[in-house]
Amino acid sequence: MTVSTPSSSAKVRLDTYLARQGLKHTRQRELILETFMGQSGHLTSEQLYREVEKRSPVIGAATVYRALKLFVEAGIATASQFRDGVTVYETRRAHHDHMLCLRCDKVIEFEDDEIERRQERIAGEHGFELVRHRHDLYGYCADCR
Amino acid sequence: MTVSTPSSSAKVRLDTYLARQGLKHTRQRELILETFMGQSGHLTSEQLYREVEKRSPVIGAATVYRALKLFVEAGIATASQFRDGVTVYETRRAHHDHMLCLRCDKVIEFEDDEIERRQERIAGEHGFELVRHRHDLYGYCADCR
DNA sequence: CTTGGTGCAAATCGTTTGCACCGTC
DNA sequence: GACGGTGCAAACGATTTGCACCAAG
Repeated sequence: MTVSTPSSSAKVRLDTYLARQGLKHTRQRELILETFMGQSGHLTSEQLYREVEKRSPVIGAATVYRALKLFVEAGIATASQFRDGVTVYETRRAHHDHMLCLRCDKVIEFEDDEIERRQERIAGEHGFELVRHRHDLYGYCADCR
Repeated sequence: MTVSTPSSSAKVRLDTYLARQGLKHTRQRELILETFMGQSGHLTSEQLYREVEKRSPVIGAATVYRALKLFVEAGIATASQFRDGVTVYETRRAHHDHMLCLRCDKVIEFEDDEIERRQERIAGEHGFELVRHRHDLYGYCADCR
């Protein structure tokens, strides 16, 4: 899915996706997207809902949940589940992986080209077409160990 | 936590852990552990519950959930959340990572020493003490692409 | 004016918890 | 005996869904 047009902004990308799929552009989706892009870093569905609520109290939680799923389909966001049943979303702009402190829940981001490359290679060796991945390291951060 | 005694079997390891923590050895825990070790590969809490139920219908789901958490603490099992709110457990014997097919949900295991090594190094560079990790590749398997 | 979107509340679903009773240590 | 474990059912919390109404194409 999702043909990536590197230079297109999230908004354009969403519009394109909506148009292609015969879906509709709505105020809610635009507002939710704006709010989402505004919040840097990782974001829980519910955190985003609270932010959106501030700007427009009429928007319901279900709409935010639905929008977030849509963003993932449109390739604007990625979803991952860190802890028990909480889905964390983040913008797809720069890919990075995470180190999570088991004690203070701090999140440190990292990226490593060599790992990325090896992933591709391993996938290829198994005839697997790699779409996305998650790579989380759990342990204790410098402050907590 | 959990001092690893490589040669000890899961049962011994559990007993040791229970003894150290002043917890009790019960029939249920033993049966659940046996069933768990019997099932190779990945296992949902609920799948395990169903298996256990076959052998001993009186055991409740809560007991299985509680046992599984205990196994993780004891270092016998590892937990990860693949899809929405479903926790998947697996025996800790051999570490490996996963490729998950987005279409047929197939799980292919892989391991790569170089990636393991780089992880350690990256963690170290950030003063992070690595305890465990998860590395999942999502995409389409050879049969589904 | 047709079809998808929204808001609300009710429904799900996996998992957790409170409690009375039972089994280890 | 004392204290942890178990089973059951009720409680939970994040997410989903049914439905009547609204709005974009």
